[in-house]
Amino acid sequence: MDRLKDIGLHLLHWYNENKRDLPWRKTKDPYKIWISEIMLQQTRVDTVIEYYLRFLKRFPDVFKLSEAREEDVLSAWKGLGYYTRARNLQKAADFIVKNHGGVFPSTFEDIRRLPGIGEYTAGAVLSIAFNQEYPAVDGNVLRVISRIEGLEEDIGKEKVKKGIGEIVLKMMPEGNASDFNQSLMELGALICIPVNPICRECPVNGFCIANLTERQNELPFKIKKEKNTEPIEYWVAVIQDKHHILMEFRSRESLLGRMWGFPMIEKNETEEFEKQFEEKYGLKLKKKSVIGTTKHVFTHQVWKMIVVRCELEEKHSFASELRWISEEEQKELPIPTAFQRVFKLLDNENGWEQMELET
DNA sequence: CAGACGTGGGG
DNA sequence: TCCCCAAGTCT
Repeated sequence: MDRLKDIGLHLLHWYNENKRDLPWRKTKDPYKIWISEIMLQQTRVDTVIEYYLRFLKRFPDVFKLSEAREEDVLSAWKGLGYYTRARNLQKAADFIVKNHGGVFPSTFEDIRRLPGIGEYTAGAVLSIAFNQEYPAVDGNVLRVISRIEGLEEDIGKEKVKKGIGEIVLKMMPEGNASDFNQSLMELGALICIPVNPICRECPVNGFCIANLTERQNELPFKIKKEKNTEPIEYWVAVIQDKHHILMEFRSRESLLGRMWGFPMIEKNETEEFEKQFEEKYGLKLKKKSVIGTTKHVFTHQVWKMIVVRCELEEKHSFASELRWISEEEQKELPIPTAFQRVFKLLDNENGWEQMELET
């Protein structure tokens, strides 16, 4: 008897009985599987579902995606985060159209070469869409296999990931790469969850070293990263005329680069508000009132945004990355969540006024 | 290899 | 409120 193969069979059977009904499980179209896999990177299933459906309606195949304006792709992505994913998606679509005649490649090497596709995603697309026997080692799989095998090594190490991939291949029931890989991830999502896994309901609890030795909360071993930095404080300028608001197309190098935000400068003890806005944007501003503050937490930094209503001093020209934006445009443009928060503040402000009128 | 890169949900 | 995380990739 082969322990690893036994485990594989149990997982596959469990998956067939317990898998969730997710939109990307209704298709084998590699294009759609690919879109789902990219969206699911570091992102929750519940969040992805609506984006996935909307994205495919808008870009139903690789040609449509390839032809689209980058701004429209980003707009479909806004709020999902990690916006490089959206740009790479389009670059890859372009490449597939130009070099593969629009047919999604079906070898590991060709898929792995596409921008935005790493070791995990290549294995996922190849196994899920083409049922080829490659491992797809994501965070779930690292956790599930570490626990089953009682692995003590740091799962952040490339060597460990490779080793876990090999174990996955040994478990994989013949001819079932697609369902088996998904079964590992599904188990990790539903049962073998990071904290307090539900071992009682696990189909392989009898095989699982972590469960048998009651170490399910100690595994997998992961080196903790440094966390919460001090917030960086910004002055954020809200400059409105009758029906427009002045927004900035952010520079390529900046965080949230090549998307739309508000003119803003880092709060600085030595330099004045007015001087900084003039130097950076050519904007002559008069500070009117503080609308409020809002915080946005990124993985690696925190913004504290002090939102200030400003008036333009006089008619003058300003930096070309600034543009008057109408309300309709506001809905279409790729404006990330960090700046949607500012609109929220403005809405609240109006809401307060209305409440005051009513009472 | 470590750090950049978003966001929202749950304990 | 705070902290951790979730189907990673690129540099």
